[in-house]
Amino acid sequence: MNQELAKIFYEIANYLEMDDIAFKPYAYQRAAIALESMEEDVRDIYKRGGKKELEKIPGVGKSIAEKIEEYIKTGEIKYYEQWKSRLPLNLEEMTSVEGMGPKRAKILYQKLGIRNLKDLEKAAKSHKITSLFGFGEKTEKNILQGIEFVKRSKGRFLLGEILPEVKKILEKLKSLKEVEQINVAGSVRRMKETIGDVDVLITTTPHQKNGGGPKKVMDFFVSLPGITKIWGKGSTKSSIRMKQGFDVDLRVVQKKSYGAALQYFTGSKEHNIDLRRIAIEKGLKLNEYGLFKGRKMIAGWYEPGIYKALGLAWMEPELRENQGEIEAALRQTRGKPNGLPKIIGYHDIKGDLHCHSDWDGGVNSIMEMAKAAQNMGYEYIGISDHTKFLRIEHGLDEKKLEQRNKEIDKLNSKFHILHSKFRILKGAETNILKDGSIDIKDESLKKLDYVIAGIHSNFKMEKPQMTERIIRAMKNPNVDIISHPTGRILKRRDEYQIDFDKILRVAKETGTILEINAWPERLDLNDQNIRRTKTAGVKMIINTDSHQKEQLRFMEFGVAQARRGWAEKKDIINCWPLGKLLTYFKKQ
DNA sequence: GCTATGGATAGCCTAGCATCCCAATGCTA
Repeated sequence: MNQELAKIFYEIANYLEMDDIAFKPYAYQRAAIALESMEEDVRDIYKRGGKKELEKIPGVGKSIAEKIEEYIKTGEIKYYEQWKSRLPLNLEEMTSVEGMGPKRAKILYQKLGIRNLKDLEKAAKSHKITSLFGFGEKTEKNILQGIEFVKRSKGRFLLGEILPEVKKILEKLKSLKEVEQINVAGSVRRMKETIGDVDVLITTTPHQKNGGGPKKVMDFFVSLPGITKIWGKGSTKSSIRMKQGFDVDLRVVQKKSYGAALQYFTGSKEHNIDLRRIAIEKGLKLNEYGLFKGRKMIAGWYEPGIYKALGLAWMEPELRENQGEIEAALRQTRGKPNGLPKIIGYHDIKGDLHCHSDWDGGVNSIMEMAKAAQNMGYEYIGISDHTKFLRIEHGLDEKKLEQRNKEIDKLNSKFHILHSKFRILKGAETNILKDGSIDIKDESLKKLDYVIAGIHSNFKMEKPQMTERIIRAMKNPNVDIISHPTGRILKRRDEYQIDFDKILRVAKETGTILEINAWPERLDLNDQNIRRTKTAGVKMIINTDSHQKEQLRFMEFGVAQARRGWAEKKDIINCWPLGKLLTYFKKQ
């Protein structure tokens, strides 16, 4: 329920902004942010101690607590419903277009009756928007471009939104005694950055007179909480839509075909086409039921058995994109060099170096972040607060940064006294200004263990200028890491224009590390750029960009992309132990 | 509307940029 409420509060904030109301939007946003990343469900908090307990959530006071209570009790919030009926437009859809905020949305609704993307596109195409006061030709063009971008990613969901829900569904299904084997397949298993729909495969205890295994499982599946629609229900396949908007298919397959089905439904389609081609060359036939020689099934119950029978080494699902993995697997089984990569594992990470603390307006103290990192099993954490250019993020100036460093020294000595080897590193996420300079003095940077630099403004520069801008930052001897190097935001904003090969060359020269930002909307570098970076011999780091301790969990998504980009442990510097890492930073 | 403290009231949410129209506004980080 936390997510639903967070969404409502974000919308209320937007509505308030439409009416130019000061400060209240900020209050609602803060409450939404708190709810969004809280692990405990508000219903449980409410059960424990009522409204008073809700008010203990940071950013939630009397009035918002009442609204949460109202939502728990009645399933709606009157205040929100009133806003919606006063301005009945699809705000979420409208503001998903880059450059469209609540105020423009309101004007367009009032003047042209625009309620959603479709209306907006129609109006823009027939040039109705240019004529409005405050809007011009350029804005109209930008709106059309923004709509195109949103449309391209429509119907796809972020791995970060889907995976937690999928895990819950799998857990529930696993609790049934009728379920024997269970796996998610499809793009979720391949950990693709965005997901169309979810495929789950199972085998069950035998079919019986009264229906038995499959029937029980399907009955259970279509009655899961959070379902808004049942597309179909049968004994081998059922399909549902979850309230978040994505579909889940559940297939019951025969035990003897489980491996083949898992292989088939995992894909990718291109990978499978190539695999079937190899089967045909060998006089075999491969489908979702098994691998056949004539009528005889020679593999099928176990996925690795299929690859083996085709003369291939089994490979991780993240590699199955027909990007040369089949050729590599062939070389491997023939004992030739350049076999499959030994890609980084989900538990190889030893620390996270892109974390914000309450010093720059994050939620948690440095110590809270450090403890959370220890719980992740890390050896170190790096605190990289924003620097002064980003005023909205309370970026630190030279003096504040110095004070923060002292605080970290103090905390580190505490770990030392406790005979803990855990260390907090002093970092900063600095800003690469328009001309490629860094927004904070070099003397300050020298006092840090490492420096991240990233672009947070002027995204629309021409390619040569943008490339030069980043190169100049990389050439600053204090800069170690470039954060989110291409600047894309999934489903919202394209990459900025850069000559990536040129950047790789300079990164190689200067020993600059490129970040794989694990934030679910970023995943930047993406899989293909990771592969290029690895090939160029440039090191990478996987960081979460956490603004609160719960977000350290995003690491999984970053590692997944690294795996999809064929990265190995040696390519990723935060797989290294602390000593080696610090030596590397010093040498640069 | 929330938080912090002077317990009823102040302070919070800034600054650069693009666009539109040549001073102001909305959006974004």
